[in-house]
Amino acid sequence: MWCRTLDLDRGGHLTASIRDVAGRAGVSVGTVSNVLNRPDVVSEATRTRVLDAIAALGFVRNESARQLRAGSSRTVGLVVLDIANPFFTDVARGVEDVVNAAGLALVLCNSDDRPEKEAAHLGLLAEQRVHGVLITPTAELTPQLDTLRDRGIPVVLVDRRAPGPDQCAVAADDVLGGRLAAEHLLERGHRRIAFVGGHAALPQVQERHAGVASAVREVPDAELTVLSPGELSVAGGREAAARVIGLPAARRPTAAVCANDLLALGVLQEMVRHGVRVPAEFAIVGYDDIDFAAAAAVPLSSVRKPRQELGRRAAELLLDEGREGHRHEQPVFEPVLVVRESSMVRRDVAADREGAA
Amino acid sequence: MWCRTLDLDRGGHLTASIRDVAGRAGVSVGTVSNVLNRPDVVSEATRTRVLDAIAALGFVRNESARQLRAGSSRTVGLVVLDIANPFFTDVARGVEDVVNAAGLALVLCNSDDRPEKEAAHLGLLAEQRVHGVLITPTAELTPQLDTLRDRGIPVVLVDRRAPGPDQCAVAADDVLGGRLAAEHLLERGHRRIAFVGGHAALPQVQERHAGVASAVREVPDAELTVLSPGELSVAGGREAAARVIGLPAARRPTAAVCANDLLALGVLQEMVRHGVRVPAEFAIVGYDDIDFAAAAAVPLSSVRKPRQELGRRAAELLLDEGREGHRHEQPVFEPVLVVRESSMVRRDVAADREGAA
DNA sequence: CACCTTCCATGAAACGATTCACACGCGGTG
DNA sequence: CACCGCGTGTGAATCGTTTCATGGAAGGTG
Repeated sequence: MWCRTLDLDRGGHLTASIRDVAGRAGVSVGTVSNVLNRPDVVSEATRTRVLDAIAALGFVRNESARQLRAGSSRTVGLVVLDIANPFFTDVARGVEDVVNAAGLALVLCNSDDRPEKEAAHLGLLAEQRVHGVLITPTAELTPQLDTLRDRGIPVVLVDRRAPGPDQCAVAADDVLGGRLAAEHLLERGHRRIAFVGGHAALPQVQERHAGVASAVREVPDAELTVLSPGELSVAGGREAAARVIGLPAARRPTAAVCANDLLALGVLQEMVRHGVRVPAEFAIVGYDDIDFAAAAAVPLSSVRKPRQELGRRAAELLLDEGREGHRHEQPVFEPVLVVRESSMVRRDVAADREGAA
Repeated sequence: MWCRTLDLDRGGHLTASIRDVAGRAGVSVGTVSNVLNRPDVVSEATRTRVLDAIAALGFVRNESARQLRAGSSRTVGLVVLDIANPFFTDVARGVEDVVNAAGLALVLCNSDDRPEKEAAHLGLLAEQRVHGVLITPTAELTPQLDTLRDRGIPVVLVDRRAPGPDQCAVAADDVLGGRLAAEHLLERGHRRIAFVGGHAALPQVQERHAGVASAVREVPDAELTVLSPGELSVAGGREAAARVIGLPAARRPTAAVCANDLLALGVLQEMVRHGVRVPAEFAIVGYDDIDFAAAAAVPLSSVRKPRQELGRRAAELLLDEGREGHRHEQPVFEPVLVVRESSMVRRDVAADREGAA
């Protein structure tokens, strides 16, 4: 009978290996492995004997060893631009559902929209030989992504269009989204419209801007003011709103389309703080339709993207990349405008009130 | 000279190992490892030769192999109750700062306040032999945590008091927090106060409740109504507010302390929707002071906890557990009440208005 | 009885990095 | 000249799991 005293690791703690289990159950390590991975090829009797030993020793499979052998890990990486933005946590939840169902784990990484942090995270994921990477990249598409693909690690872009047909990407039609938001405001009679963008290099922002701009161009007497605060956050929105308020009344926009809901919430907050009534004196449309948009005390109109679905679809494509005969897909979701109170008032009505005040 | 053609993995992709590097540089594997881990013991000449080979082959260290040898991974797990709650993403950011600075990676897991998911995540983290686990546990403290500790994996509780002195935990004084919120409302003249709790089993909720209750008891004519919606979310808040509105005017509370800001935002939203003015007719105090609390158009009063600091401190304690002579600590942060518009009006004034309406 | 399946279990060979005892060469010292 | 020490480099052993060729026993068939 095989016999060895249980190893104690550095700290003096018990760590049973598959060999300890085998010893205790009186079988070979191969058999223990079989119990773990293909229980059907092991006879009932030995199986229970092994399972008992596992329970008795508190054995836990060493994933590193398993991965080393398998060549790739049972983990998927998701790199997002801003983990504090509920849009991305919703995406993450969608990813998690699919990935967990496939028996994989999710490593959530936050790049903070900074290429260095992005690069560091991708490096770690590469070292971990992750099963795949989902990423909403910073403005520039780093060549690291191609390197990952060359190494056989599938990469799927999330909320970003692919530069070519040789990869998977899940995106939303942001030009359309921008257009929907702008047309809505134009229909309500607004003629001076602001686009609150921030960090102009991000394609998502550029596309939303393009959609807004093209809708505004189609209305002869309409004009567009572009604001680019430092970051795509609530603070950025406040900053932009303060600048709007500082404009001379004749040139001041009467409505804004914001590149995301955080910006929109910031704008809303600053307007209210300065006694500007929303939507009566200033209408706001956000983007993404995060839950907090509806929860704001002046509920925000917003361009809704299927946040969880975006994550789910991206994860499904990622898993499919491993399969034989995979064909790259680049689904584009159509956004929908959700109208709430923050843009409910017609501009002509608003103008009347303004005149009365 | 050592010679082998580069391996192609299953998919036909290049994957250089340390042996390939050694072969290309004309040195032994041990030397390559030394270049990677203790560059100082290798002579300038060989070092550059090896580094060139690494660059030429696009070699990336295989973390699994490294971990297998080392016995534990360079990863820390963080398990939170609700990744959609910005409180936890802020905590995560604090953790990330410390953990990254120490050269470790963070795996963020979401238990959704469900013990099964929590257990599954802890299982995976154990298999990965993570360096440590930070967790805001569900109501019951699962024995799995002790098992992890027995295996030598340090565990630190986050936003939760430890049941005994033999572990680290980072918490906030939630009884005090509840008391601060209630006293504030009582001072403003409110006498019928609601506590919006939800999932009563969570100690955090119980403590906040206890604080509120004890403050209310100290004022002779004050009374407390407890509401427990299904979940600690915006939807839960709306549910609770609807119930408040349904109460007969004589018994209806004039203010609420909510167990977190999501609930508070939901209450706010529902009140506004029903034309109840906040704070004139109904005052609200939230808990956690997430960024969205200040960003709400009726900015929310809230009990502030140092969210990032909580995460940072927890991560520091976790890293310290590995060191010789570590002593368990259980710091408790003092929360601070941040008064904003949602609770700004004195009740006597509010009563006047009500009478006038 | 010989032969063939079927069913189970075995044990050695990977996987890739780290570590450590050892060896080599060279300059300095007694 | 013998010896020592120092600076470098070597290569085998090791971590724990999976896989696969092999072997043996039991049962069925001609």
